[in-house]
Amino acid sequence: MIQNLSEHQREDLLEALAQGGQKVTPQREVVYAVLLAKRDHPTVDEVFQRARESMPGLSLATVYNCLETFVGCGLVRQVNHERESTRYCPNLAPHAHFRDESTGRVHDIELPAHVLSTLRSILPNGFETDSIEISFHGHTKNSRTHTSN
Amino acid sequence: MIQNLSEHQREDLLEALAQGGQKVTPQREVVYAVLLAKRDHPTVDEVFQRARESMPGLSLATVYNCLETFVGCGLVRQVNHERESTRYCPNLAPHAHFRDESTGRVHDIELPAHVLSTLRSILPNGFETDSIEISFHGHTKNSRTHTSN
DNA sequence: CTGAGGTTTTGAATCATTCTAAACACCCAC
DNA sequence: GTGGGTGTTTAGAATGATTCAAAACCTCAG
Ligand SMILES: [Mn+2]
Ligand SMILES: [Mn+2]
Ligand SMILES: [Zn+2]
Ligand SMILES: [Zn+2]
Repeated sequence: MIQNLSEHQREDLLEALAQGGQKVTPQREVVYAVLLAKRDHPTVDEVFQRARESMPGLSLATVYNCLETFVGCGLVRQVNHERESTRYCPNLAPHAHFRDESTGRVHDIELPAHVLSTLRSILPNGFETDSIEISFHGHTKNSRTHTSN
Repeated sequence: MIQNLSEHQREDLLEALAQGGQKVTPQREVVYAVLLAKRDHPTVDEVFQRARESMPGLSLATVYNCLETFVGCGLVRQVNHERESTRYCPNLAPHAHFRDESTGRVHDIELPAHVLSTLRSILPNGFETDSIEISFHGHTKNSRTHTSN
């Protein structure tokens, strides 16, 4: 069962939505809470399953709608890996993703500022970036129990 | 109309396929030739259209099959951008991709070895990478006519 | 010849995502 | 309070890239 949003989190949600003239709704609260509760980069369907436990009437279409809205207002990032279902991530700090091919899990990898600028530096003149996506793909050696949240 | 493969290119194809007990076929030659002819990261459908000009009976499924085979034997890379159709790239040198959101074009960005190692260095212990994908997304300022091939 | 194995072809199936249209909810003006 | 207007949610249909299944094809070794 999903925890309610903290005052602070609700504030973030409100603020992010407000700048596009959009409102906080019970559905959006639940979906956002699901993302914050377990930062394991769930798919739309996983978000749907988890959210339904708190709000049984919730529809899949609404989960799609909410997530799209969040991405639109910069509250959440989309994470794509090859041709798999899109996953969602509420971590706003600059980071890369590591996809463990044996477990299927996706881990956040912190991205230091100097790495980002090194990356930008490889672009020839005339290329103006608005986003960079970095994804690693591999295995994790044991010891990596890493219970993310 | 697609040029035939050069001796050298045919050799690469033969060799790559051989290591998996697979053979050169007319369809595979045409599909590979299409990729080499215009390195603009075509989608399956674009490859299909272009290949059909040289080989009218060719089927879409075969194009899927050939491309999967090439990816399997490391002759070609798959390029994914967000949720769009998969694109294919015969450039085997380490490189990143830049997706120009106004034209939809995908450009290769050379990836110096030191950048690659900087990237690898951000992985915590226990993470073993077998591939890294880097994609930029943005616009290109004019002057960038850059007729790739 | 003949059979085995890999390849190609067609058409159907899958499945994540998007679209459509109708029901809702909330807010403001009257 | 009543009637709209506007954004939101819902169920279900539609889409579209990709995958699958099965039959026809080829090639080559025996
Ligand atoms: Mn691998
Ligand atoms: Mn953009
Ligand atoms: Zn993340
Ligand atoms: Zn490329």
